[in-house]
Amino acid sequence: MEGTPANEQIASPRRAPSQQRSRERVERMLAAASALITEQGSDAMRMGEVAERAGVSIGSLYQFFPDKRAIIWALAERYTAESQACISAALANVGDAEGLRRAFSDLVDIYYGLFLAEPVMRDIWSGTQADKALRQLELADSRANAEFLVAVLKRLRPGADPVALETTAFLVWQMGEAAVRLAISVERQEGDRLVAAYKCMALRELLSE
Amino acid sequence: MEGTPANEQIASPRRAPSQQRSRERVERMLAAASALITEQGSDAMRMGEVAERAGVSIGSLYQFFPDKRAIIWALAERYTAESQACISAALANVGDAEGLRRAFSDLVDIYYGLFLAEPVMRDIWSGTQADKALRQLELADSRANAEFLVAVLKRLRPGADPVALETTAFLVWQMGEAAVRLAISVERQEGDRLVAAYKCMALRELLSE
DNA sequence: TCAAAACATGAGTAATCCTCACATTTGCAA
DNA sequence: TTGCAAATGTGAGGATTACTCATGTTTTGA
Repeated sequence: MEGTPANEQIASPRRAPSQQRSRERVERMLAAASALITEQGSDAMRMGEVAERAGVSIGSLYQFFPDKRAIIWALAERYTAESQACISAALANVGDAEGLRRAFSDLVDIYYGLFLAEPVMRDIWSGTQADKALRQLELADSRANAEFLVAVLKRLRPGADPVALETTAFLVWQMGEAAVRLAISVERQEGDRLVAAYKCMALRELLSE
Repeated sequence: MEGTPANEQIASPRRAPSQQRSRERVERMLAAASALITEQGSDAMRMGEVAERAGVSIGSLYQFFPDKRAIIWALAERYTAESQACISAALANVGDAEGLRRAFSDLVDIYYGLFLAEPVMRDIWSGTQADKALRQLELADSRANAEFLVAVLKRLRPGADPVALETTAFLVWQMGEAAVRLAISVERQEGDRLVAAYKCMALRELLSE
């Protein structure tokens, strides 16, 4: 009868915690979810277990998160907000080619390190492709980050075609995320080589032309 | 007395159809699964529905496929086998830089076209990141395809470091898959631009150095 | 010819997401 | 303080769905 027509769009908002008590409980729910994802992966994370570990009832959980994906979404949003600030800061003051080279290289290292160190992030973003809503969040995030790159490129190459710059920046950024995801899913040593090769390839694209 | 304490890791084999009758039924099951994935996506595909549409009982379905992922895996294997042959043929006779440029460009176009035209493939591979077993299949496939590239590169640059060539080829190949997946998840026009930009970037990497 | 192996069936099991009717707590105006 | 509406909390149970198994039917091969 009810199709759940595969086209689930985005998580609908349910209720925002307005009192101190509920705000703390929501924090506990997120912490519990994060811990469980770290231990078992988001797929194996059970809503009942999240509630139990947070010390709340299953009903309370659903009071603030309309469904399972909404919790994962909430965690993902935190990470993106955090990293966005970091990226913006790193690229803001780039003035020449050498500066871009250094800033970009650092950024990739930071990103790679983050994925290596943060199981939750790794897990969430590796499921990203399968989830329409998360995929959209990632794309939007990627576009926003690419904009910072575009700004730098425009400064370095004032005469270039803006559309081409947008395309290049977006592609390079997405390739970077793909490269890091690839790198963490193989042996550490090969991963390091792949990331280094990506850097080289991306910088050649960004600095030439 | 049912022990079978075997390690169940990946999709365990259940039973291979040995009679004509069952072979035809398995074909129908795969066809039904493929159709349902096309219509609704692999996530929304229900095992009961697959059985019904194939005109078999749910029990028969599980006779030949140990679980839901096994059907998807089986479909994925068909596509990879097909494309592997295609790639091997395209790269086998490349003898110079210009030949590589043309062959690689064609290959990317074919791959892009395949993803645009084949909803099942698109769906299966977009879920790939989330499924460990499928991810492994994809990585193995990617490595195999990269090998063809490595062979070409070794011919063009006999003196180069083999490990570096492996790394480059594997990275370029994975970037290509990521680029195509990105391209099909945005507007067609932007997708075309991204694929073109990828080609340019990849060829620069493959031909220089 | 006939027993064993392969194949087929579908009601039933277990696991899990999520709802809902009702209980409790909090903020705040009278 | 008191009263009450809104916010919050609860957990048994509804609904869905992947998967099992006891049992029946068809094919094979000696």
